[in-house]
Amino acid sequence: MGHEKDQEKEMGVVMDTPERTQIANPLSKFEDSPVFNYINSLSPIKPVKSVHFTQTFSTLNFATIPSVFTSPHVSSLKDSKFLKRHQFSDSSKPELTSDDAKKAETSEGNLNATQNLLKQQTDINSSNSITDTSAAPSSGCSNLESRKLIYEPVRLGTNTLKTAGPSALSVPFISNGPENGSFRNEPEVEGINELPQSKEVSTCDWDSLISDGSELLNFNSPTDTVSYKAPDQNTLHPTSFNTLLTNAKPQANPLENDEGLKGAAENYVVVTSTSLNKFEVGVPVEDTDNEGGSLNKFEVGEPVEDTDNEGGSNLYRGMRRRCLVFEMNGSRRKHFEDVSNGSSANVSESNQTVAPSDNNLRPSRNGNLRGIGLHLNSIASNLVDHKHVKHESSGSGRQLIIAPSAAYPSMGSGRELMTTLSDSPDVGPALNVAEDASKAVGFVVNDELSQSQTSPRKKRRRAENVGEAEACKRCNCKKSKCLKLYCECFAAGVYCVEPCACLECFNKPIHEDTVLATRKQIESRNPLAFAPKVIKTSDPMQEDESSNTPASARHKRGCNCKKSGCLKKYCECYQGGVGCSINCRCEGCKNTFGRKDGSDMDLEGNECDTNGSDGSLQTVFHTEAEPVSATPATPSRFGSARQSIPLMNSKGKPPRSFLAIGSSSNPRFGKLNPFRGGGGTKQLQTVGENEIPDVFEEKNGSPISGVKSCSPNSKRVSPPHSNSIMGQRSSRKLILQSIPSFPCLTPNSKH
DNA sequence: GAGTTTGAAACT
DNA sequence: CAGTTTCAAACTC
Repeated sequence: MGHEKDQEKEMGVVMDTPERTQIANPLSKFEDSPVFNYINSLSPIKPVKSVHFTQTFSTLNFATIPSVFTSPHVSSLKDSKFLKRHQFSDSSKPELTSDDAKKAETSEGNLNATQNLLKQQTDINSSNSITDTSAAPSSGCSNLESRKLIYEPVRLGTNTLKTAGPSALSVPFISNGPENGSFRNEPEVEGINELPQSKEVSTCDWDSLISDGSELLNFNSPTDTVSYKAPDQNTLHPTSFNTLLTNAKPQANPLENDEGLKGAAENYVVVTSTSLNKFEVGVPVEDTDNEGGSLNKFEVGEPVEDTDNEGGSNLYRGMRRRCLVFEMNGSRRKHFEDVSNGSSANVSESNQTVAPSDNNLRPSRNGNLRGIGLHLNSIASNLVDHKHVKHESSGSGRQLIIAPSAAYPSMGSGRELMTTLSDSPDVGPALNVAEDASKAVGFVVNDELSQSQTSPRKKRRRAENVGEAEACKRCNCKKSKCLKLYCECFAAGVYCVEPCACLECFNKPIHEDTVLATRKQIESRNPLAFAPKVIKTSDPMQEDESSNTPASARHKRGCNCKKSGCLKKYCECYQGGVGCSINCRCEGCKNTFGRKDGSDMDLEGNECDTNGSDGSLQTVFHTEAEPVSATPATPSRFGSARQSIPLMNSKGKPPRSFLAIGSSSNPRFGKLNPFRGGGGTKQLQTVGENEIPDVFEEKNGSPISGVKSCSPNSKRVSPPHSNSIMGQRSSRKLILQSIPSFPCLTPNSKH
């Protein structure tokens, strides 16, 4: 028992959450229970485990946890997820010893999370009549998948254990059955069962589980679960699932309904497979704060309790999702790095990595969103630039997108998100509208930028190297005062920030009036001056020629390259990852994305992949581009089409532009952005009524449409799978839009 | 890191 | 609209 107390102490101290302590107690009870003893007898490691477990747990996770609670829960989860993912990929360590307890917690958390998720999803689905299953579910699916991967790693991470298999959760249970795994599982189950008895919280969870079990089941069965499961099934092993069920049953206390347990187990399984449910539900929020994201375990357990307690108001959930998403992004970065580095990364490592990143991202705590935003942007850019990363990013992207999408699909959802965001300290003030949200994103971006302390060029290069950094890129204007289109920041409709190396910069909130005036002036000359340069055509029309490639997208005005052969970033077409078009006046065009003459497509695998694989990206771009696209000089091809989005790829900066465009909402920027006020409308009008309306309509015609900006992230966001789902698209768009706007808000503005 | 190249943006 | 200049990014060394 002494060790139990120790655990509790650790839990309590680190976590500060009563919940954890409660959980700890149940664990101790488990230990006392005959089953526990039996297990101990079976397993070589016994009492020590519990202690050890708590330690790792507390140490890694707890540090972060407290912050998490304070801040929106969402973020933490995300981080953990990311970590988990990486870890998962790493999957180097399977340590069972500490895992057992964790597993138990996780299982509980999963159940609760699943319930919450189910509720949320159901709510979302119901609320979002428009997006319906397509949007929410799809998003959910993607999230689930990614999360799922993460989820397991998380547990492992917390425990320091790493399951090699993707289906880690299920695997451990099954494989370990007799040994540690089984041991853990049983104790967990028992503990869970007992918990309700002993503790209110636990009981609540179980009750909710039981009562919700139907919901969960329903949820699963319905569109969401089914669709999700399919992809995830690979990871999940039916066998493992069964084992879980079987384990759960015997273990389940008579007090609690076996069915409830089964349901929970099923749910749990499903969740793991889908991963979304849990993560989305609650864990994320708190975790966001967690720097380390090591909380995996906590996430699991906490979320459950939290979710139960909360009752899972949709709004709250929505917040969590968002937060998670954002954080996930951040974690993602690190994860990417970690992954690239090698699977060896331990949970602790992942945590560490995550934490720093978060910190960096957020100078001020407010910035949960910031961190996220940055991540997203960076991610998107990364994706574009780094194809190899795509999958992961896409996965994360999905997650990111998904959460928002789910919320956004309907206006109501979108608003909820907004509200949730507002709830978050960081976002709070900025958000009134979707635009605000977008602004918040901008902040994030700015923060990242600010983070980079090196000279702009260095930063750039870093960013390029990293991928994320690119998003952070800023201008280096010397003479333009950042009030001309030469300035990337200004052109993107965003204020310059610290990372910028510009001189005599007027592109600051302080000079808002000047900026706005200048923008107006420029717009008067060219209404599309601030519109995305690359327009994408989703329409079949163009697809004829370039269907396979980015060719679907074209530069609004076309390039005028003479010497670069349209093979370097000097060429805006190439930079934008699109083929040259009739509009181009280039000489000796060799654009790999598509030549002016129409031979476009020699697409390099990369680019093509980008575009093609990025279907999601495209969608995102559409959103962004749409506003612009309307005008696009693009030839007939584009006519109907929605614009393509300016690809982030080229520079990684593109996100800015998107942001700027979409970001108009930003108070600062809003003014800046022509888009925003009259200007904003102007662009919209100019851009093409067609596209914009379509987009909005797709979105359900939700007012959200107001937000336009696309985030580079969006690419990631859109999961490959999601492509099939149209509904998601709309939601994505919304999400993306919101993201871009944030940058504008960023106080980080340089100078 | 400095210098060069390049092409868009701005100007005439 | 065309030509020139200015500018800053992209690129090279």
